[in-house]
Amino acid sequence: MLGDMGLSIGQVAERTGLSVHALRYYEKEGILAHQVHRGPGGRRVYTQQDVDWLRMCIMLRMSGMPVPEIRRYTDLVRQGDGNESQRLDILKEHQERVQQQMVQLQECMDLITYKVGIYQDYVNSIAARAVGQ
Amino acid sequence: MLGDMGLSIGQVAERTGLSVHALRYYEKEGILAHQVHRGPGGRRVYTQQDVDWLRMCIMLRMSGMPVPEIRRYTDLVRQGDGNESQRLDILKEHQERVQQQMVQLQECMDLITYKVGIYQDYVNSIAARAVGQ
DNA sequence: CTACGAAGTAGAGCCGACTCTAGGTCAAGC
DNA sequence: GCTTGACCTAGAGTCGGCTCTACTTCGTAG
Repeated sequence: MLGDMGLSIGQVAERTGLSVHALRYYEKEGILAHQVHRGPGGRRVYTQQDVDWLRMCIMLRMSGMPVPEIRRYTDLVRQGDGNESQRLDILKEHQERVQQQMVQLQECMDLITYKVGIYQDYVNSIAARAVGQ
Repeated sequence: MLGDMGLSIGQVAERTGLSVHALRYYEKEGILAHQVHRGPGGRRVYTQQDVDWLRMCIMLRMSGMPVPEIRRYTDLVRQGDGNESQRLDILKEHQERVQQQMVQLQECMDLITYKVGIYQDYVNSIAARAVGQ
């Protein structure tokens, strides 16, 4: 147990759903907004802000943002004030891609739903016939 | 040029957007509903049905169905009548996953839109201040 | 004092879905 | 008769995002 401000890598893994491996990987890839502090024995000590940041990264990953682009964004945040319009550009671009993804997914969904309907009707009709006999 | 019923692999690639490599790969993985006919010199001859089937496979892939599961579905279709309820199960299961995917994606979208809004306001306020001076 | 569990590092391995290479066949055009 | 281009096969290579291995170091519990 670390102080209530400090979380071990295992605790962060629990809280985020990432594996400890993934957490070390993310750090190596530079997608933590602030350098992780080290405690006794060289162990990582995470803050609640780190967890919050990671949760946002998880959202970006889930929606298909590649790790290198998350790093670009993270770098901007790390550099501090003055580059907000660049951060905005990255987010808007990603927003656009997610929008397209949702449209595509909806098209797939429509086709699948159409086919499910057809098969459902057919299977129902077979069942009805069996009952009728 | 083959007869109007026969398409070369290159023509199918054009029509589906898949690469010729991908088409051969899909065939090897057994996700073509009917065996591709071979023309002179051992060349593949596709029909319009093959193209239609491929387009559906593309939808399934786009929505995240793994190749092995597409093969399971394809196998059922190839086996012919009598297994419609199994096909329905696969489709319904996939439909469920796509639905979840869409919900997740919407959550990501909400977060991104929220952040875009904040950054947009901020960037606008900076711009307004610059104009004001 | 020994064993355990959780952490550390560096780097290898894995998985899915293609993509590409090497080497060959064949028909049409110059 | 030679080149070109589209096709063939078998199998190797790539890429992204982890995941796992090997080995070490701690701190605590039995």
